[in-house]
Amino acid sequence: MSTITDVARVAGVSVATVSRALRGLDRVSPATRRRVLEVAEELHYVASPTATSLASGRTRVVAVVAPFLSRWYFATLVSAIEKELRAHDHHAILFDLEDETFDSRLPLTQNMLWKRVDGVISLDVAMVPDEVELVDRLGLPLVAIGSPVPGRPFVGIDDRAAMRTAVEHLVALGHERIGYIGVVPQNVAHVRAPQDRLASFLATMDDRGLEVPDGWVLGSDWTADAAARDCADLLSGPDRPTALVAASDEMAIGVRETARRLGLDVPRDLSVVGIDDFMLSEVLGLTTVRQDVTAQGRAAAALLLQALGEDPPAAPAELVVPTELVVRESTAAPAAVAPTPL
Amino acid sequence: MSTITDVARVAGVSVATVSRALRGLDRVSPATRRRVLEVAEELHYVASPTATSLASGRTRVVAVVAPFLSRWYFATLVSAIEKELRAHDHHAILFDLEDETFDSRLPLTQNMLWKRVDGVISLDVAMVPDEVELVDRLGLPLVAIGSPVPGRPFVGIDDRAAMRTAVEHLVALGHERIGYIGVVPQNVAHVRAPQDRLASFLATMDDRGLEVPDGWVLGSDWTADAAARDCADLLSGPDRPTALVAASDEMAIGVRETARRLGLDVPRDLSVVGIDDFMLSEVLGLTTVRQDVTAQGRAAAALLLQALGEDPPAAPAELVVPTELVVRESTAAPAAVAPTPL
DNA sequence: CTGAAAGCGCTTACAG
DNA sequence: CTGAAAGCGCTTACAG
Repeated sequence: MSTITDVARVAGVSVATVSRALRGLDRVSPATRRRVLEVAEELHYVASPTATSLASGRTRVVAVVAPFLSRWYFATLVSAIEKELRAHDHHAILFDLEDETFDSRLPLTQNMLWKRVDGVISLDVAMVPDEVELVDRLGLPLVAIGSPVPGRPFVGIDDRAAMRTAVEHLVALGHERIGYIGVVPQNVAHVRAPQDRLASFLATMDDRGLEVPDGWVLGSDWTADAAARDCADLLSGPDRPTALVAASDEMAIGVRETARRLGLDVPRDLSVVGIDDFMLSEVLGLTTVRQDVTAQGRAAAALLLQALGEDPPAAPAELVVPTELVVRESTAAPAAVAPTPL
Repeated sequence: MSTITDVARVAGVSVATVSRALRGLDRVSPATRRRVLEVAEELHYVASPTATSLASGRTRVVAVVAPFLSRWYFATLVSAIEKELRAHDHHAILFDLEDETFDSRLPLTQNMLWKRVDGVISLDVAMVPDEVELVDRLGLPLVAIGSPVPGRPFVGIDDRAAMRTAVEHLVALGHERIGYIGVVPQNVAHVRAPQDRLASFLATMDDRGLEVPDGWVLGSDWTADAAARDCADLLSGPDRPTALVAASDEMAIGVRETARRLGLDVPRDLSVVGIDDFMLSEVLGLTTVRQDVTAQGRAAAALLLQALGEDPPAAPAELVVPTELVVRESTAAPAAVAPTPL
């Protein structure tokens, strides 16, 4: 493969001129620019990104860090980010911080970032002070999705509002006996949504003057499998809720399945609502509060690109993407209020 | 941040010595190595990857290319690959080749690869000759997952065997009226599994002397949503199969849902089987032929690392990961053979 | 065992 | 508008 020196030689100019011509800088005569372009084409010249990076100090790659990578929400974000970056001649390098255990994650290190990336996009990772300081020390712009980092651009949804929408949908249908699934252990401090959604559930119930009995607020690791198990006791007992709100659609799917196995009809005997509008929610007829994950990924990438650009904005943007209730077949009035709605 | 020159200065040695000491090369006295390590630690020195790359010619990053990124299979692969690479001090850069339309993808270009990566892992992308030649010309090792590239290391499952297992499971249960969903348009030549699975379905049915009526082999774009729609006509007609095999679990889930909506009991009125053991297959009780996607990703990364290592293997490895029938609740003997199995 | 020097392939003031 | 030269921060023979 040819280098800038080859191009300079056959075009009969200096490497400096080739560099300028190829990058579209001014102060190159149209004629020599044309010539250089021609020769570069001929030789299939592509600048070495590593040499360019060393000389310019910019890598044109951004770190995408996430606590999990294989889950729908994260994979969707990554896909959107990668496309937006590539459209602007940047690239995404991945850091999956997932640990063996659900309740911890790997730390962000200098090794991952230093001279390797121009910026970082964090996907719902609640950064600890040391990590924020590291990113600062390295002078890297950071944009956060999902879990905000104080003082940095943020893209996400209003988790509290989303949860409130879900609960109020049930209340409007006439439900008063409502349970919750998606509580996460205290030490899972590295993602924020679980905390906000739970807090909002409790607050909304309280606002409505609705009691939440002991044992109706269930823990889960946010997978469908676990949720299916975690709600089994509550749903098989005699004193069960008429509706269960899940902090995510994947959990809602697990709940719905367990209900069916126990012989409960959804929604007649149990209403189920989630948050996300997960890939399978539509086909499964799940009522949910939709968030547009692709839009969030794209917006975050655009913000980072902007921070990397000519005139970065002074104040950090805060983009709260709206959510929307999507009513499908997993919710209905409770049987007591409207007997046998089917 | 400090450079190798800083470390050399305060350690009182040359940069060459620092370089050797830090990389663990021999021909450095234990004493000076210790000293260099100390100073490097003190100064929080981390070598600039871009400078190292330019000097050494190796980037320690590998390109991961995929026709989609947000789907379960691909996201799971990416996660496994990234972890394996990072454990060996390498990194993954992503290329999502997804196009606007389902039936095409973006091409792999020199821009993506040249001097940017040391090798490439392709996730089920059936490469065209131009792309293979490009990778060759750039001297990059390539390992393929899912769709083999002739002469290159390959990791995947035996798609034909997997499909045969699914079909024979149904036949063993007594099914004779079996349909198929997952045919893809002719021009979708960039992924291989659809072709192999269809061919194997047809071949197995033929082996068993079973007819496949016109209209019982259905097209779909391999999403659950589409599959749910695509099978609706067949399942609502009077002359319908007793079992449907889906080329993927996601489609199987769509089929199962449509069947239920039409008032058909699964498995009593319709057996459904898929391939994958998708994230939600267990909780949904779907019978499937399981493949271990994480193992495939990890193995592919290991093979690439090996190709990048000291003594790369002469012959390209071919790793066919076994698949396994997992019988759950979506399949049973057809009603005619064993009436009302529930 | 250690250092001086060339080289990796670009970009970027600085002259002209 | 164009070129010569320094510099980005490492690695790698080559001497010693």
